[in-house]
Amino acid sequence: MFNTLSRSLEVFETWSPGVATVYVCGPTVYDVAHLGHARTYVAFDAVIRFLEFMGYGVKYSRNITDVGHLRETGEDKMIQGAVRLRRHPMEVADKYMMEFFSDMNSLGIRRPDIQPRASMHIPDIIDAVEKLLDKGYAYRVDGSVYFDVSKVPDYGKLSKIRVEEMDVHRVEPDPRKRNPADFALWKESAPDYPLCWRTPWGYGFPGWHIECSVMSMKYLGEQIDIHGGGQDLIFPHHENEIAQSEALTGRKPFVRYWLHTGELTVGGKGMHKSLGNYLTIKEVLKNYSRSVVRAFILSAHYRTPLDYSEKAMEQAHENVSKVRNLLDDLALAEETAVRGNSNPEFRANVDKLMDEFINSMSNDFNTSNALASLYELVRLTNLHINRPDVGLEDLQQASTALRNMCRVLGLMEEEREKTQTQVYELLKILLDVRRELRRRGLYDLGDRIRKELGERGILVEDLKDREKVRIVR
RNA sequence: GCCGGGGUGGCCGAGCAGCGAGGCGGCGGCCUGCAGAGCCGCUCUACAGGGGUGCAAAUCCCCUCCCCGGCUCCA
Repeated sequence: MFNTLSRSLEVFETWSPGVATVYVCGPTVYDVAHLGHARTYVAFDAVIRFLEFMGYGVKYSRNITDVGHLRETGEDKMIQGAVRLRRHPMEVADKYMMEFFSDMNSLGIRRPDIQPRASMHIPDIIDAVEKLLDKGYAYRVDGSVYFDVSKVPDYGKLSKIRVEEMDVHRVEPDPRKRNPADFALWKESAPDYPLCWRTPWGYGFPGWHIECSVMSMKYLGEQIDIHGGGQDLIFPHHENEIAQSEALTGRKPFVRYWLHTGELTVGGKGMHKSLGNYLTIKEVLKNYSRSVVRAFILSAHYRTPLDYSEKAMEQAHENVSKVRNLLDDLALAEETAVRGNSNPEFRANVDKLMDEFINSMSNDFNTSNALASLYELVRLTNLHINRPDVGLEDLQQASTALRNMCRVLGLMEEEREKTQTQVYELLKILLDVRRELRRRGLYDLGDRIRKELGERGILVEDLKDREKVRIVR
């Protein structure tokens, strides 16, 4: 896998054999989740699923940041969200956290083993800050505490940033800091500030980066295998996490493999509400199923930029339909397939495609190539599904391979339409009559039934001696 | 200014030195009463531009152009 720290591909070796610890930076819950979140968390979902498929015991943590995100103006994102909605910050956090969980669920993203909340770890954070003060890595400015980057010679190793070159700032640094690159571990506030806690050095709230260091180490250990997030987090967030974590424990590296997802753009540009290209997960899921959204996201390698467009979504939709059709066809074919017949060439090719799929995923989680193997398996199976020399076991083997691929990528896991038995009984009567009409050559009446059902989202496809029915909406 | 990521056939996207991944769309054919689904074939000087290195370059090196992002809000 590609490690941002070394900017090169590295063989994956875990600290503890057979067990992978993974921490992915979760959202700051001050607003609804957008497609960029979907990209990152779907990508890591595939990573987790593949590691499990390969037999690893995976311990996966994804946090919820509901305090912090310090701005030099003294306001943080949680407070801004609260002011906008005229709610207490914790109400805002709760609302968007629950919506985030719901969005992740809608996308078929597996629930991490642990989803720690920053606000529930304030005592741990205060301990960590105190420890950094004791060790001399941090200093106080009134009631605030800053991390002193000059105490860490290798600061900048992840982002390749050089402290002395940091002379462009969007916001003027606090002049009381020893070095403009120093970052806040804790920020003081008035005792009546809506989100503040009492510490040995006064009232205040945590800086942005410290919560991830603390929660990651608390649940996954002082040194973890994989730490991920969007590439926009490389600096300053992950750079600072490394500095404070390694300072805290004295152990390096804090993280063995840093994985970062590429940006999702809409119309070639990053999403911004001001550009009018801001898409929430909920909006996209109104038009496309979760398999389509996932197939779109996974069609590109996780590190490259990915541009959202209606056309790309339509293409993903077509591909998902083909897989869906084949799964339906396989279920039918397996009912009538002959036991004992076998086509060795077909079976060998199915195995080969499964091997290629695994190789692609093993090579830095190349979902694009993995999907190519999946689509080839679809074509190959469609070609053989009704051949007399292909037996039940052959079809079951293809079916298993296809389902395994889908499972790793999280495709086709939608709840099957809750099939009302009465609806199906009515359909059965209608189709029996239609079959009789067609047998008597009354095709116009038969076509009318098919057409009118089709207009209502019930697609009837005629096979040799029966029909296949698909309810598409 | 500094640091990254991109520019591949009508479209989406792999590949990152050695037989033109895969998909979508289009065209033609097979199958079918028709439609759909599916299959086959075609869509074969594709690699931003210009130099260079190599037996061999989309892939390595140099220069140029264009797009996007990070540099204390960001997945």
